Amino acid sequence: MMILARSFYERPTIVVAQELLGCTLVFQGQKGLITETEAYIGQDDPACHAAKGRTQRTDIMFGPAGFSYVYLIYGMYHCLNFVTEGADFPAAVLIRGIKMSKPDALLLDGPGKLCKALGITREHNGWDITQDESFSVLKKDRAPPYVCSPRIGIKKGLDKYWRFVVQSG
DNA sequence: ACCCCGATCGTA
DNA sequence: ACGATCGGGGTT
Repeated sequence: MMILARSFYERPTIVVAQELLGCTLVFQGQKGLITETEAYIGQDDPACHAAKGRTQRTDIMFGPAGFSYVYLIYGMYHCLNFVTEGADFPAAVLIRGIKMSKPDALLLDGPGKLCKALGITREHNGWDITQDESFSVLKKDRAPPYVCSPRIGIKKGLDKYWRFVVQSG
């Protein structure tokens, strides 16, 4: 039960996204190994919500690292992110997939699916994920091999290979 | 006040 | 290939 500290998140977003692979996402007693992440990096990244500046929704990304950023997408689903880097540099890592170990190795592939399964909503936006194990990420035992690709579901920023997926599930 | 569109997903 | 569904953010 080694909770990842704020210093883990206060680093380049690409590094955080890569190193989150294989770590354990914990949310209210539920646990899953992180299998897929994406990096969204600053106001120069056209796919980042903060590209158009600081707004009410993106406010959390302009704050310190180690906080959750949860937003509603397509009027139906929620996406879970973790804020990275320093204050006033808006960046975050999207959690796109986890593998549950508890009942039957359920694979939750998709940011909307995993939030629905875990019960994560906008209510959980802006939470400090470095203090309480009920909402946190635990250190990994081993770094799994992974591949890179363009990010999913975006129309801008497709030249950046900022999606990271653990190999073979 | 109005309009467009989105870091998705299940169904056809 | 497409519709569901709604809030954010820009525009009038």
